[in-house]
Amino acid sequence: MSGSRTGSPSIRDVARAAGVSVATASRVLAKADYPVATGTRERVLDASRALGFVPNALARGLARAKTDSIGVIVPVLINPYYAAMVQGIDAAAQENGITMLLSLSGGDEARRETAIGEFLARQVDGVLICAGADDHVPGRSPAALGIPAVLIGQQANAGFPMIVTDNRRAGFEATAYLWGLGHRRFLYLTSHDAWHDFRERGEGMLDYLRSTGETFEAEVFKGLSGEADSYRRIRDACEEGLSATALLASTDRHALGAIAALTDAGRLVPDDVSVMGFDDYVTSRFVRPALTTMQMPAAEMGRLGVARLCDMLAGKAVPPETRLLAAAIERGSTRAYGGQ
Amino acid sequence: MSGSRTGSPSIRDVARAAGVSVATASRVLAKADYPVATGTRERVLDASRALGFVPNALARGLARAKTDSIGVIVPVLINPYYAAMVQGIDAAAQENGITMLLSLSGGDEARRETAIGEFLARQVDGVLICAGADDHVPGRSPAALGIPAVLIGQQANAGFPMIVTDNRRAGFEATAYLWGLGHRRFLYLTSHDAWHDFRERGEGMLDYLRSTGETFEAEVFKGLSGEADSYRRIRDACEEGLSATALLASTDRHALGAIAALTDAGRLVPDDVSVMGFDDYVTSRFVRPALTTMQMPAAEMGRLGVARLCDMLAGKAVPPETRLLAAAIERGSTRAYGGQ
DNA sequence: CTGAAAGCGCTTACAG
DNA sequence: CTGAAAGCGCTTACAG
Repeated sequence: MSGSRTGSPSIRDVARAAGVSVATASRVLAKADYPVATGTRERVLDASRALGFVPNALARGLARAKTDSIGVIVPVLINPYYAAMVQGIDAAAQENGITMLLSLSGGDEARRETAIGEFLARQVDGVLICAGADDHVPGRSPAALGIPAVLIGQQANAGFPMIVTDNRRAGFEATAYLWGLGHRRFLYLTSHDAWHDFRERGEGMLDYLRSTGETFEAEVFKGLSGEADSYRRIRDACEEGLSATALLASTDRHALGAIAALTDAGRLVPDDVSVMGFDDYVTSRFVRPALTTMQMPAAEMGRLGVARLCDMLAGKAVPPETRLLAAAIERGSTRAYGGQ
Repeated sequence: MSGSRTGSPSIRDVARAAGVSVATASRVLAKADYPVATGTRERVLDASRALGFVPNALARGLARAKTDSIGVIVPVLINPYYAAMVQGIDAAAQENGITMLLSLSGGDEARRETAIGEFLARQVDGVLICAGADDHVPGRSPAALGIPAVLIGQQANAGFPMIVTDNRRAGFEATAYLWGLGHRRFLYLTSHDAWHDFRERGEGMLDYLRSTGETFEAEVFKGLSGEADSYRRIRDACEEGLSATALLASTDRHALGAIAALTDAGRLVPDDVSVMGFDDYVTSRFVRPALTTMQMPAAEMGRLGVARLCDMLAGKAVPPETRLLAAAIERGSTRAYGGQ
């Protein structure tokens, strides 16, 4: 039935069945617009269909030096932010006929570099690196990499085109929203200053407060690695006397932990304290109080990353940095300051 | 520097630099245990390092008819259940030196089949299909596929090895837990009966209730597609008079929606009504009340799927079905029946 | 222990 | 519009 090792028909089988040369078969099968006599074209197509021909992408890639595939590196997937990002990447990739190779780094630089090496060996056309909050720049420069790459997410500039969300502005606007509600005493909950996204959100808060020219209080709790830390710290603060009436959390996780702590300490949210997060986790809207949050355009960042890669592959120039905006989603965990 | 098209050195360049044949270079570079003179080996290794040689996986795959890659299809990623599953797959793949090609189907059969075709063209060694609750069996039989494939998640048997969680038993045990708390009036919240996982969880509930030989009440609300539906239905039920004291939700999403509805309707959880979910979403534990739930071993299912694939590739026999168990995680949304 | 050569399944100038 | 041939970068019997 076929001379191939795998048992599946090769283009030679198709050519033979159609009574044409391999070259011609290749042209009708792979180049839709190549001029081929109508009759010839149909015989090839029929033969291909009859044999159930599946072109070998390995051979094709080898011959063309192009694989229509990209490598994607992401820290984790259980974080909804990255899950949404990869969904955006997948959607754009499918639209462009690109296959995605995915590797998780777990935030580990060594694993990230290993993955890049894997991708390079597999001859991907480009690489998309979704930066973890604490990731350092990739080990290879754009030149050393040799193929187009774009960074998605806040990170130190390393010469790669980047897709980021303007976190500073997001923090600025979240604070403006809370200020508009009458709040004057703020508390920002965050993890580490080395994590760009979170530091910038906090800076944005301060930017806004200072811009008002009025009196305010602003405190920052750092080093909170997640819900549990956030819970403990706020629980303690409640005992020691919490002065802030508005809590801005660097992520929804921190916000959820804070709300739990406040609730357990007998403080009502949003009646006594307003809480606002960042990210808009899917579940955040189905808890009570539903979480007011700044929605990060993660899926859109992913889509744009693929678009940039495609542009680069097409030889087009791309902007060194693209900034998207987060959107405030008002829900039940914030309300006008009642005065205490 | 090299005769290659891409500018990167090929094995020919390495061989030339080391003063050996391509065959020998290939042997030391690709087959660690092939007998080669120590001096020769070192010269090749040195040359490879000096040139920064990266073997072309396409050429290797073509020559070996093996690519050390697998194709993975998953409905979505923003559902934490699948996110965890893919993380498990990635971890096992990395441990086995396997690269993952990932494609999301969005629950669409056509996209799933297209993805399988893509994977086949790219000569993956095997395929992992993560079944969506409403997925039908793959369009190709194991024989038609031609390469090893395993199904992860409940689905109609199609002749592929399967990794599933015993949902019936999970429903059974969740109910036993609630029964032990003194509850006798149950309500099961679910979507569609065609969705194996959810139907079986409900059947497990009934199994347990009947097994007690005692009197009970059991109602089922079907057709709830997510939090919003769940919220509305429970909100209505509260107005019409909700008799159940224990709500078993087919997913954490449904549970969260139910809790929100109960809260908004002035019913306290767990004081008035106990609510239990399935899945253990990351965020479920940081809301108040923290959600009691049956934890699905999604990551483990993923890991096992890869393990089965590896066994099949090694020519070993694998069991047609592997059932894992869900674990009850007791938290704050359930409590002993107070008697009303 | 090593090499020459064929082959994996495509694509693409080059000729006609 | 079509074909013969070289080439993509590896691996692997087959000889020695």
